[in-house]
Amino acid sequence: MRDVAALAGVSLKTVSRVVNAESGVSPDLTARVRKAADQLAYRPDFTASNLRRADRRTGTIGLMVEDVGNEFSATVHAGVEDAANERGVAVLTASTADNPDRERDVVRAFSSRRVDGLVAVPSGGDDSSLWIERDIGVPLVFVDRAPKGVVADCVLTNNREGTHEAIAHLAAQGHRKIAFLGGVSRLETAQDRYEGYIDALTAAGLPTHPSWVLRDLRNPEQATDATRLLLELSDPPTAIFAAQNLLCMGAFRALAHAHLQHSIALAGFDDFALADMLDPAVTVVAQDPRNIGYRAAELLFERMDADAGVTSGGASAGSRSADNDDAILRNGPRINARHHPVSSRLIVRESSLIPPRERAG
Amino acid sequence: MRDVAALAGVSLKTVSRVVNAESGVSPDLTARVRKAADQLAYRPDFTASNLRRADRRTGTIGLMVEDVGNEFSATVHAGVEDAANERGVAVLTASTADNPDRERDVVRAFSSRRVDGLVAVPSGGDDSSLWIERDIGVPLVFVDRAPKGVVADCVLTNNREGTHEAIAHLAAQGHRKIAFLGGVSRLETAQDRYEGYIDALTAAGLPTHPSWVLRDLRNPEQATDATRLLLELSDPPTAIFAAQNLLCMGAFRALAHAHLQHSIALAGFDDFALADMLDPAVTVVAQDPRNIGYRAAELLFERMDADAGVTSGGASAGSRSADNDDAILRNGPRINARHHPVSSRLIVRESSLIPPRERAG
DNA sequence: TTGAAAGCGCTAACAA
DNA sequence: TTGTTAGCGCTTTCAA
Repeated sequence: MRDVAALAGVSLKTVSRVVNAESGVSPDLTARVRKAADQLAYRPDFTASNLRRADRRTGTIGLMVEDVGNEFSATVHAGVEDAANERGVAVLTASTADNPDRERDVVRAFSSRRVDGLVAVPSGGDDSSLWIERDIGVPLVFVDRAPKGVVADCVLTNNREGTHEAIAHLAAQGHRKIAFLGGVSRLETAQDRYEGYIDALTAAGLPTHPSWVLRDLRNPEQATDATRLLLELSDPPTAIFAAQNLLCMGAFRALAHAHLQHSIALAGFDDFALADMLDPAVTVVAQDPRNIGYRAAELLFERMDADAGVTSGGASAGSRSADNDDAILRNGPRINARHHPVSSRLIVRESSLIPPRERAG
Repeated sequence: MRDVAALAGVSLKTVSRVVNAESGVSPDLTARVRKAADQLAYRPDFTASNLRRADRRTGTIGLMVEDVGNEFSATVHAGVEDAANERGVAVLTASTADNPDRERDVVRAFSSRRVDGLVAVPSGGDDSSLWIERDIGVPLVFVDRAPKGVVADCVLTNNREGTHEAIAHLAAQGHRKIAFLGGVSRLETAQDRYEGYIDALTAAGLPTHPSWVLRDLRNPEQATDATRLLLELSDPPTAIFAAQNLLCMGAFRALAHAHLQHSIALAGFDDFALADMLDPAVTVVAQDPRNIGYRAAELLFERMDADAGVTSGGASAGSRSADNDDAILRNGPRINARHHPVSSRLIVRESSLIPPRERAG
C-alpha cells in the first residue's frame, strides 16, 4: 500500500480510501491510485486491516463438520458456501472425525485466525460444548446435532418424527419385525432417531426385540456386518431401518450379497446419490443438507450483525427482553438462541414396499 | 496478550515466548504465564503475529475446486486436509463452478487473506492462468487439470491412458460401436480423455462415428439426454463410455429407464459410491482423489519450504540449475515445476462385460 | 478533499 | 533469563 501511495504520489490514507471505496476522494486521484494499484498488482491485506479496523471483522467464517469428504457434510458445506458467497465471506473448513480432541484443536485454530463466526457439527464429546463456548467469543450456529447443555442456535432436522414416519410406513406394509441400525448413540441425532423408532413401534403396537436393534455402528462396513447378524437370527426381521445413509448403504450391500434385497424391506435416514437407481430403489427419509447449510450460515450472519449492532451501539438487550425469555449465553448478546427445525420428507421408493415374508431358516 | 502479561506480572515478550514455546524462559514464569493465559482464555492472534513475523506465514492454505459438494472435489478436499493436519495448517476452501470470473474472485479473496499456498483445480478459462500467476505470489499446485500456458506443479491422473485402457477393454469384449460422452471440452482433462478414446479406437481399428461422440456435457441430466439420443440412432452404439462420474451416472439412468442396462455395455471415468452395487455393477477407470489431494498438498508444502529457504537464505537457484532446465516461473523460485502423474486403475465390473448385441430398431 | 500521527496485537532486534 | 523499542500494513482520529 505504501508502494501504491508512492507511485500515485498520494498519502497512505488516500489509497486506503480508494481501496475501501470511501467517499470523498476526487476522481483524478481515484484514477491515479487505481492505476498504480493495478500496476503493482496490489492486493489489500485483510489480516492487517482487520487488526486496526473498528469492527475487527476478518470476513472469514469457520465450518467444522465430521468429515468434509462425506456426502452429507460436503453438501452442507456447499450450502454454507452459497450463503457466504452472497456476503463475500470466505470459509475455513475442517473435519473433526467426531473426535473431541480434534474438535478442540479445530476450534482453537479457527479462534486464532479470528473467524467472525462458526458453523459447527458438534462432535458430541462430553464437555465439548463447554469449551466451545469458552473458547469462541464469536457467533456460533450448530448444525445437525444440538450439543448438550448449551443453548445456542441450531439447525436441526426433525429426526425423531422423520424416523417415526418411516417406521410407520413399514408397519403399514404389514411389517411387524422391524430392525434398527443406528449410529453412535452418544450423539443426539442418533438418539432421536432411535427414539422415533421406539415411538413408532409403540404407536403401532409392534413388538420390540433387543436383537433387532444394533446401535453404535460407525461405518458402512459395520452396518454390513450388523445386517448379516440380523439375517442369521432364528427369528429374523422382515424389514430393516438404517438410521443414516452410510449405514443404509452398508445394509443394502449385505442384503445384495445374500440376494435378499428383494425379500427384506429396507428404508434409511438421509437420501444419497443413486438411491433411486439401486435395484430395488431405496426408500429414505430425505433431509435437505444444502438448505441446512444455507440456513445455518444465514442465521450466523444474522447473529453477527446483531452482535455488531449491540457491541458498537452499546445498546442493552433491554428493549427486547419483553418477548424474550429463551436463554442468554454467557459471553455475548446471543438473545433468543433457539432450535430451527427443518423438516424431513419420506421418499417412498421400492425397497420399503416389499411385503413381509417368512423365509426358510 | 497484554492482559495476560499484566496478570502474570511479566513483559509482553515473555508471554510471546511462552506462547510460541521459545526456549529460555524459566519454569516458574512459564507456569505463571500459562495460568494467566488459561484464566483469560487467551487465544493468540495469528493474523497479528503474521504481520510482524519474519516468515510472514499465516498457517493457512487455500483450496479451490469446482464444487465442494461433489464427490470428487470433496474427496480431494479430504486428502488436502489430511496433509494440512499433519502440519497444523488450516484450509480455506471455495468453489469456482468452473466460472473464470468466480475463480478470479476466489483467488483475490485468498490472496487478500494471505494464504501461504494454493491447491487449485483451474477453471479452464482462457487467461485464468495468467492472472492466477499475477495475483498469487505464493506457491501453487494444480490438481486434476493443467492450466494452459503455465508451467507449474500439477497432480494429474493419466486421463489419456486410462481412457485408452477402458476403450480397449470394451473392444476386447467385441464392441465395435463405442460411444463417447464427454465433459466440457475446453478443459484439458476432458480433451485428454477424448484423445484416449480416439487413440484406442484407432489402435483397435474400430470405426469412429460423429453421432456416437457427444461432448460438452455439463451435468448428469445432459448425459441422460445424450444417452437417449444415442439410443434413438438408426445405428446405435453397443457400448458407451462416459468420461466422468456424473456423466456415467446420467448415462446409467437413461439406460435403466429404457431397460437397456443389461443390453448395452457401459464404462466410465472416475469411480463413485455404489457403482459396484448398481445392477449391473458399473465398470470404471478409478482415480484416487484422496491421494491426489494429499499429494498435491504435500507438494505444496515442499514448495513453500523451498521458497522460504531461498527467500530467507538469499540463495540463488544457481546451485541447482545444473539438473534443472524445466522451467522457472516469473514470480518466485519455483524450480523444477512439473507434472506429477497418478495412475488410474481399470476396475472391471459387470456393465462392461455385456457383449455387443444388435437390437431391434 | 487530503494528509499526518497514533496504534491494532504481535514479534524482531537489541539491550540489560 | 528478561525486558524495551520499533514496526509489520492497515485504519482511526484529528488536523489542515
